[in-house]
Amino acid sequence: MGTRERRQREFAEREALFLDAALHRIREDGLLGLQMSGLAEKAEYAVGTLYLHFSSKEDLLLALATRIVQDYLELLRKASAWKASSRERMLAIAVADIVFQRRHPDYFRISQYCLCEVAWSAASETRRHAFQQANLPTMNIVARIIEDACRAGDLDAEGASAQELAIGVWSLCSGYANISHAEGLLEMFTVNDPNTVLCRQVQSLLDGYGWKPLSGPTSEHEIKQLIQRIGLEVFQERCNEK
Amino acid sequence: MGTRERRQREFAEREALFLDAALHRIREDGLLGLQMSGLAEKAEYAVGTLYLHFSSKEDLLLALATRIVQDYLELLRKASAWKASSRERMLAIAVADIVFQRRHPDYFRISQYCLCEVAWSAASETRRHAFQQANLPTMNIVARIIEDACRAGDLDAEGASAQELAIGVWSLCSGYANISHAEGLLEMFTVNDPNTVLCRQVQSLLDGYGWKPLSGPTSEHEIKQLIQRIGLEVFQERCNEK
DNA sequence: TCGCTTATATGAATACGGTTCATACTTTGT
DNA sequence: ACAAAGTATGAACCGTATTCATATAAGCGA
Repeated sequence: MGTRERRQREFAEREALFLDAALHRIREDGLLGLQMSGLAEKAEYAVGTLYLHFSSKEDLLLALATRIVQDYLELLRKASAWKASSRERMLAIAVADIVFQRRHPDYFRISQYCLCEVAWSAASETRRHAFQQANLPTMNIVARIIEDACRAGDLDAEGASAQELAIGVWSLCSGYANISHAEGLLEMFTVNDPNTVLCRQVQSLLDGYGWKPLSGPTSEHEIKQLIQRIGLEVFQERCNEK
Repeated sequence: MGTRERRQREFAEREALFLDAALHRIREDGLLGLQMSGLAEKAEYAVGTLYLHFSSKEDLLLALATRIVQDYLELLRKASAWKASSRERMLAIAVADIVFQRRHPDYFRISQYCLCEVAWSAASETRRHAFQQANLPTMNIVARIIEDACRAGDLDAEGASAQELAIGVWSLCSGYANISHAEGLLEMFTVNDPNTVLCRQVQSLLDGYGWKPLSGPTSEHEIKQLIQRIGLEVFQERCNEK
């Protein structure tokens, strides 16, 4: 009989419940305010039960991050599957980043914390591995678009592997997110809408790779409109500047 | 009489002593292993004395980060003062990054932690401000090189401010550092020496800005040699691949 | 349906390390 | 030499993550 399977399912459901509750608490009180006892209470279970699922607080947070990454992947897949030129699909990747940040405004802070040595080493090996596995496709999706571009003749990688270029784009996006969140510096300098700035930077990087530029638009305004259009068409979401 | 001044100087010296000791402990036991009581003991002072200097553990770490940034600035200044074309000086900035990472292999982990919401909000306002002030020149040095390039006709920024472009380069460098340290992903993909990859990425980004390319070398090998040369000439340091 | 065994849940008790603050000591000024 | 002001000290405190002895429930054969 399927009693074992049901057990497992119920266990998984409870885990999801805990993660939901954790996200709620983080939204309300910030990462700093998250307490295991309070979380257990909110979820109407005992603290010990929480620890049947997660080996530590950091383990829980990493599990949460891993779950959220699934959503990011979903967006990337949509961008990747979009019927458009390789260059346009690359821009869609940047837009996916923007949409993701809008949908999961807490993800950045959570993952930033989880990736710190202190937190990372406090999570279980299993959890760490799961997180890395969840992130791997990210890179591969981008790499595949790059390979497409090479095949289509839009891009000559000149000895650099697709993955290497993907890492560059990824570095730029994640570094930008880092800076714009953490330091107050961005506000001191930037005049333009941060999202537009990121997209322009990505465009520049792609140009620098020698990628055949977008056929249509090049002006500031046209790019903005294209971003809006991608937001609606590919992700069914408005991408207005904030 | 200068008794007040001496006092202040002694106080500052002791603070430096604490920071030195902290760095040593971190080198030995990792960030995770750093304990206030142990640190005080190592420095041969009481815990309470430590707290006369730092309002919390995180405050101490941020102070440490701030101090290390001074060294980074020193490197950037050298790069900036180098008698070379704007484009070469920009490459020197990337090399400065590499040299810095080599000299302060712990800085990344420390600052990564300090910038986390959890740690950031646990540091004193004063300390946070000092950190931001210490970082500000970073951006300005890069921005100044970009302005030079525009003035020299090597670059047409097309409406983007120098700061905006500086942020792009910075994002790329810091994002790359982030990825290469934190995730094990880089090792899974990259074939080339990580430093070379970073430099190439920066080159691509600059190319993408429409920056007049390096006059001499373009091949993989020549760029590597140039990096070596900059390391020795500008920073008096070998930049071999590890 | 009733015991018996095994699996699961519980939350009071523990452990740990950052932080405080009453006390002791040192310096300064008269 | 003595009092006042300024510093340094480290044992005690406190908050919170984590554990684990105990209670509860589920499974199962008779």
